[in-house]
Amino acid sequence: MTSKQEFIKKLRNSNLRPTKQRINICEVLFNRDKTFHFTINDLFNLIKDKTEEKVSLATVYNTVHAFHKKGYLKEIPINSNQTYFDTNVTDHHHFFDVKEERLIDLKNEDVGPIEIQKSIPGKKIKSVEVLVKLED
Amino acid sequence: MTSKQEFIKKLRNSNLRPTKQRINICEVLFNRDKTFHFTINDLFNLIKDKTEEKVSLATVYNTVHAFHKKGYLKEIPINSNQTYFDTNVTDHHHFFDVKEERLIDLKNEDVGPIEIQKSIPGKKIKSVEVLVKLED
DNA sequence: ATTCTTCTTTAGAATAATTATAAAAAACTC
DNA sequence: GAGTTTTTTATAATTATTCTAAAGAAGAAT
Repeated sequence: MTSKQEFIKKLRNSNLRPTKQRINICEVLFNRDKTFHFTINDLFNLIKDKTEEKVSLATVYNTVHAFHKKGYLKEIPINSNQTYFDTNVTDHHHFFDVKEERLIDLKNEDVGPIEIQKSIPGKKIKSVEVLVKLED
Repeated sequence: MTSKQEFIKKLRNSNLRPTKQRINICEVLFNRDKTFHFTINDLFNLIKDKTEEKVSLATVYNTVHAFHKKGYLKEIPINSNQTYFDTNVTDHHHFFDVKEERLIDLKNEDVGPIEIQKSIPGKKIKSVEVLVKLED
């Protein structure tokens, strides 16, 4: 199965028609070995470099949001001027090198189980994420 | 010792002259029993309500940033369109109710110790923060 | 294949948070 | 009080993100 078929499946699952532009976005997003941390701007620039045709910024935003909603991308909670996303959607944590503005994955084993001993009536836990900020 | 003296000390420590506006900001920020989670906009509106004189938005930004730099305020890492701050600068964690956009403190005992089993050469850990997102 | 309908793309405008600017005002020093 | 430095403030500039509406592409029906 070619990766293109995978991309089309992902797009269809996200209620998006498989267009040229969206498949190009998928190439840059998902055609990699390692997990990929990015901002919309990173992604936009990579697409400009790697592919022939242009994709508009609006399309990148739309597609990333649809993938995020569907669970093919994860949003990483850090305070930065830009929003970071991650292609690794499994439950895991991050280092954030503040100086270099760089994100590094932390495996669950690297952090150990986190037990939340408090609960809020009427609410349930959606996610538990650890952010470890690094300095020199 | 009046709280005003405390405010002046905090301002001086942050390399800020104690002006009327800054003391008003301090009143709203630090003159409370419980920890206070806020965005710049929250703070700006509260100042408008609680105090007679106006304080400009730019002054609120400047003062909050100086306090943050000095360690009198903590920035809370969540993905939101606005940046959240916390007057509780001790090491602690948060619930974030995504629907209501509300932050709730988690004591360290509510989470337990977090051991980071991985390290990055040349870098040391600055902070470890847990964000627990809540849904209905 | 052709037509028709619905979704997409796109450039540019609109919005919103934050930062920068520069002149008037207040704080500090002597 | 005179002179110097820092602040305040309104406003402009910047930046990330969202919105818009017209032109184009995809899918369905014939």
